[in-house]
Amino acid sequence: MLQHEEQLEIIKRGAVEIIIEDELLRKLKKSFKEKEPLKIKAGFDPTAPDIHLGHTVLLEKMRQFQELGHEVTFLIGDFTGMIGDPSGISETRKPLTKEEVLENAETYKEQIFKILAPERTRIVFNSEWMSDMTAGDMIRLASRYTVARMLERDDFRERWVNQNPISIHEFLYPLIQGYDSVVLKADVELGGTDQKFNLIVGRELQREYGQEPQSLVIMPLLEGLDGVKKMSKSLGNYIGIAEPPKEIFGKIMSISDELMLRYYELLSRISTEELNLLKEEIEKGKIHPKKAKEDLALEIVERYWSKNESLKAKKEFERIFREKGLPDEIPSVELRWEEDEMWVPKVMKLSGLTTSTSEAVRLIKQGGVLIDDKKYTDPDGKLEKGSYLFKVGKRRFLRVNSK
RNA sequence: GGAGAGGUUCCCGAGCGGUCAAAGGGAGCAGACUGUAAAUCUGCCGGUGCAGCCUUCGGAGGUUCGAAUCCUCCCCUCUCCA
Repeated sequence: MLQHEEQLEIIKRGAVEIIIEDELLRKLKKSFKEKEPLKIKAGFDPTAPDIHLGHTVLLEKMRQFQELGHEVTFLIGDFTGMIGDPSGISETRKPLTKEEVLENAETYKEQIFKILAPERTRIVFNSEWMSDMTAGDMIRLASRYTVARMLERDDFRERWVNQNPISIHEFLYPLIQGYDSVVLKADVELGGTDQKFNLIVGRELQREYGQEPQSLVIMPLLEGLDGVKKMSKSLGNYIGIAEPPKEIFGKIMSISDELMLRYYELLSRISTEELNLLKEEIEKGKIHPKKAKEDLALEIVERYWSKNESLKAKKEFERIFREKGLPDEIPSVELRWEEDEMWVPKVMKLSGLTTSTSEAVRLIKQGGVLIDDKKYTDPDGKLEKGSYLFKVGKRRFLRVNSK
């Protein structure tokens, strides 16, 4: 086990804020002295079992704690999931059934153990204790916090100011999450910046229940592919860890240089010293940013697949984009020709390349369509029966066979 | 319970009887440039073989030659008062 100061250094990497640093250091010191691991808690939403790199920022931090010898609890917020969280502002999320929750939990396990050590990870559901709570218990819990304090939360205040709805039960979420920390007697809780408020509520509640408040390690929300908004499935700017190697590779290559450094800091397992050196060399022009990005892409793909797959993904990437070649596997569809000749936009729509013939017409006019490697520019054109290779934009390939 | 404001295309937001498939911005898509970078620039951005027609402006009716725009009822949100 490392000395507490060294541990703190590792823990601090990438973190936005530690609440409270001295307090955490003291806990680490005590843990080191008494050889008693700290209880680390991190909660996850059961509605999103498709883990993307954004989630892994937290998971990587959990992994670091594991490597430092601490005890990590992966909490699945199934209780809240079963109620249905409306915080999506406009849409009310539909509540999950018990079965769905369990199913999602299985999916979670498969994915998180690509990062965490299974034998050292405890998985718990907050329904284990929450479903035994009575209405009376709930009210007592709710009485420990005020509305004014709830409105301190950015998310709430913002919605309040913008005159967007806030449902009463949303106020219960921070309380429940905080109560989870009480039950687990957490020493440290990890969470994203969006969770800061909830995490703090946990501290206050623990104090109310006579426990030492948990320390907080607050991690940034990883920006998605656009480099601005947080990575999320609903925004479509995410890289899922279960995605095929070439997808992960390609998506990483498409991010900006600036974002790449951020991904390095939060996702790469290279040491902080190596990272600083890398930054320096990129700045001096000794290392081409593209090379650095490739290395990152290789590292990430290897983590979720294998060394071999990552190399394959790289090769394919180069073939398609540098040499403008074709991918290994091109999906194909069989399509029935209604007549001897079919209008090209219609072919594109029916084969699923576009959602409408209008879109296809536009793409053709814009020069975004290649058929059999030749730019196709006639929006009125027709094709006879046969086999054609369509390339739409840079990334969409499809072979269409008539039948 | 009372008074007021509002619900517009993926999102924000203008429109307030015909000139509205609906300004502007964002997102997205395509092209140019490149490192498939990013940034930038250009174009596109409801459907339909398309100077036409069809569907869309919270929902249902109505007024009118004509409605996103006016009226009625309903649903939803916000603000203030209780």
